[in-house]
Amino acid sequence: MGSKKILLVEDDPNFGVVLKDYLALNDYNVTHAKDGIEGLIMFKNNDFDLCILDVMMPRKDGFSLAQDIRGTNKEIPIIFLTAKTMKEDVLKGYQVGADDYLNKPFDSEVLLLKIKAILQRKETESAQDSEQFEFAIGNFSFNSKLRHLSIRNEEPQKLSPKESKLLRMLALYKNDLMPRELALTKIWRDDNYFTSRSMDVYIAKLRKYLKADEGVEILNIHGEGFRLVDKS
Amino acid sequence: MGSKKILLVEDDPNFGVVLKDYLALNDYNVTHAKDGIEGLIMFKNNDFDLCILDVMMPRKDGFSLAQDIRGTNKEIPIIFLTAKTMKEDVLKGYQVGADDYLNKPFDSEVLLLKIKAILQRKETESAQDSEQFEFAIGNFSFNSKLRHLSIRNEEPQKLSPKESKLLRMLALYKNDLMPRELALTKIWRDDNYFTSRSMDVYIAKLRKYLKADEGVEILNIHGEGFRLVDKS
DNA sequence: TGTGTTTTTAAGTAATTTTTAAGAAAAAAA
DNA sequence: TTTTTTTCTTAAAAATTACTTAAAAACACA
Repeated sequence: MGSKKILLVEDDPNFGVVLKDYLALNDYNVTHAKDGIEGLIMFKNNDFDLCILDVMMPRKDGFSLAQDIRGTNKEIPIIFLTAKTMKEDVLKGYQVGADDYLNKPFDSEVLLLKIKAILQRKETESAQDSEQFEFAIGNFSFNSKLRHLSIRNEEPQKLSPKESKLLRMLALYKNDLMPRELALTKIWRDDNYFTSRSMDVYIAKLRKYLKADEGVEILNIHGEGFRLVDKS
Repeated sequence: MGSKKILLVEDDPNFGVVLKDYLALNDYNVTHAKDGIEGLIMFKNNDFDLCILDVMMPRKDGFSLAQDIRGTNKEIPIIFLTAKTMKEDVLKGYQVGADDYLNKPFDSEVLLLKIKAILQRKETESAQDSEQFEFAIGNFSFNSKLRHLSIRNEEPQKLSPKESKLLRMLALYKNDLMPRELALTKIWRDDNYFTSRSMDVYIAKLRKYLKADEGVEILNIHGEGFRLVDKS
């Protein structure tokens, strides 16, 4: 499947180089940035599978960098390297959405295992998502393969292909923002004025179907996208 | 087709009973074991279709039980119930061959959907490239080798080779989507405009034959394929 | 070779799905 | 506030896909 790309941000030059070589030796494609600022630039110019961030760094610390990274990518796994057992660090790390953390000095074997575990988990998770076709949305159950939106024992509402794809994408992001651009590029294969208008029409159609349950609605987040909220 | 048998292994007595009743209410035949040891004994003395295992249990935890279960049956679907954020659990679960996992507390609707999806997947999977040639479709019995579609004691309707192959494929995917493309590539060996028109003609022929039973019909899923529904 | 069976092609119709359009409403920016 | 941008709603036009029937072509077999 091609070796995974890792962004390593570590200001200690000696340690950084050793760690990079060690990971490279284990078949990872590692890019090494020497501080947070450089790390952010590299992150934006590449497509990484995982980030390893030192917490204590000059110019921009690991947490601040993590926040910026999350700004562009909510999915990418992040591992923090913290000094000693800084409880606060750990806590703060999880708030930013750390997938794991390691106290320096750490066992390099353990780091390898954690990397492997996290990457594998992400893979099965995303595979899961890409195959899921049954959803619970309020009182509805929705089957995106049969394109049926059913409520209780009533006759299911049939959906058109695009209606179904769009609702599925909203359901995958249930209660969270589903970016407009994502649906347009994935479902309409193009993001322009007309496809965007077309999508609006489909949102209107879905809203009509979903009226049958008060606790379910599609909210617009101006300029960003839509949010399927399910209060149940 | 008779209700599916589920083995539920959960040590929390309150939660276990509630969950058992909920599943029973949804037409599953549930057996409830109170720990891993009891679960294994019950598993060996019965013939279940699916297992739902709590991970954290006294005497024998869910993973250990899963390993023992896999020792006797490599096919049976297993769903794990894990405590909230135990990411390691998830990973370990997949290593043992989990079909899915749910974090407690979970949405019971979601559990139902997952059970349904997993059981259905197993069914179609095993049906897939099977040598099966006898099918029950509503009041019909269909033998794809003899190309006979019979109802009651009446003289069987003889089918042409293509009619028989197509009906067999629909029957393998009974009540589920049979993708147009699949039939075209497997039966017609080519997927183009003309083979697609040809297939339409065959669908029309099959529909005529199947009219003899009201509870059976071939529905079109626009742009996707056909679904042989059997309400009986 | 002829005959019955099976399969493909054709053509017109029907149904479904998607896009486009245009005015009104709402939200954000100036 | 006024202006600009984005979203909502409805309806009609355009495009795609499916259905029906029948005739032509291909095939199988005596």
